[in-house]
Amino acid sequence: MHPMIPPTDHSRAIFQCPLCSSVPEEQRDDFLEDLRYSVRRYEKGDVVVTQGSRYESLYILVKGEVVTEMADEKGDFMKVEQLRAPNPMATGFLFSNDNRSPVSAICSQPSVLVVIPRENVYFLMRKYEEFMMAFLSYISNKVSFLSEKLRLVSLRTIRAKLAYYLLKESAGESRFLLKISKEEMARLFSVSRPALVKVMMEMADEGIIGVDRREITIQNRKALQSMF
Amino acid sequence: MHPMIPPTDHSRAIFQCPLCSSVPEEQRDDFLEDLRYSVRRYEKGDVVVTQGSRYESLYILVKGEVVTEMADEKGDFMKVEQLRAPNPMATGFLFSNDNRSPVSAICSQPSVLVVIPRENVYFLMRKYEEFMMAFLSYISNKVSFLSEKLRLVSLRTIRAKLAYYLLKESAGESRFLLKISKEEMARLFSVSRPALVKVMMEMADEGIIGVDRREITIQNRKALQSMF
DNA sequence: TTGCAAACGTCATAATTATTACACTTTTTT
DNA sequence: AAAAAAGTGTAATAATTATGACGTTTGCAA
Repeated sequence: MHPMIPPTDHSRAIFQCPLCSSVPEEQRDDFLEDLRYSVRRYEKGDVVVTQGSRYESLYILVKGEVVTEMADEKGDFMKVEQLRAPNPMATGFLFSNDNRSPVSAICSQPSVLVVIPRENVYFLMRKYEEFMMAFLSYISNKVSFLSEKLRLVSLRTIRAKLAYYLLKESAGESRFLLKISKEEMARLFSVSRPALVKVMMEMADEGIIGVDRREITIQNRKALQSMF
Repeated sequence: MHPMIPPTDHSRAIFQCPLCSSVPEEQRDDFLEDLRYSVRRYEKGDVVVTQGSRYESLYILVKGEVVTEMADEKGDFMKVEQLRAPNPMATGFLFSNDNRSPVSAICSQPSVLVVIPRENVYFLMRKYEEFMMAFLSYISNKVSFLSEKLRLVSLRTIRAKLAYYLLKESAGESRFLLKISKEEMARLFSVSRPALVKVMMEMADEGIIGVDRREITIQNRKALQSMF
């Protein structure tokens, strides 16, 4: 089902993922020597991790694509996230006290995963400083990202969310392009698209911003700043 | 302002914080030998970290209390979090790519902090495996916590949030006590308290749950499960 | 070029939630 | 024991948002 495959096959591929790319060229052979791993291949639709099961290993997706879904307990599924190779999976859970996965991970493409036992990860982190630092950065960045998103979603009104988001995205510029569609924005904010557009147009009517499809002009930065 | 203080003073106190408590007794003297740190004392109202400044060190609060606030850019402040000794501060940001603090940290009590440079933290993690593991757990737990909270807040209606929250809190039991007040619940959900109570009472009227102040009885688990 | 799908802006109506205020109970402080 | 504070349940009204639908524009593929 999940046959062991000679090191030459996929182990080198892990150096393309952001966790391992930090390991210097000259240490990579040593790193591979110290690496204990198995390679697993999945077809489209195969289940990699079941909701509720425990993470005892680090999973690195070296090829393919995985989506994580949450069962609604009533049978329906909700897509949570999409992950493309090369990337590590669920780094946040491998070391947490309750390391049961809150989601199921399912391949949306034929995929290849490199699986490294937790103990081996500890070992590698202690021996390869760059690996440890990359790992810490990776998890820390996730904390930052989640904190940011949480702050956004926690704002009560669409107006506040929108003001906060636009100020962030503007990066100080007075004219910029939205990176995502209004539909995606609405999903990001957890609100409906018509409601989002309505609020946006209200702000435009008030002369606070200019809206032309993806192009946003900030006309009154102070007003935006006072909205959250 | 922040005088160096002999090791005997507060360095031992760090072993009470969850990051360092994992270091075995017999290694603690060595650990202190390897530790590079300074001790800072603050009065009530003193600012420990300014919004926007960079984290270059690990801060461990060994005595007192710190609140983090976010400036609303219009001058007002919003309380974000409260932190009591003994605990580490902002572990999520020390290692992230953008390590600027999104909040200001201000002492609400006279406090003592042990400050450890990032480089020294790296060194300690590599030398003391338990410390490294504790650190990883700490950050990972934060990821889990934030993910959880994000999922909760992202649910659209109060009904959905409440159902989700009650199922989590019930832990399978049909009768349990809420750990926080309705007011705190409302804040956690980012909704108003009357609205929360109203929805709660509606669910009680429908015979799905029983509510008597903090005491909750789950009468129809399936109905709750189908609400989000 | 045409045709099509996605994204966009808009609207009326229904549903949900916020706001503000009040009475009551429980817990804590004095 | 009395007073103060915190927590609880309720209600009317206002504000916000969701829903579902529609026509238009844009970008892309055939």
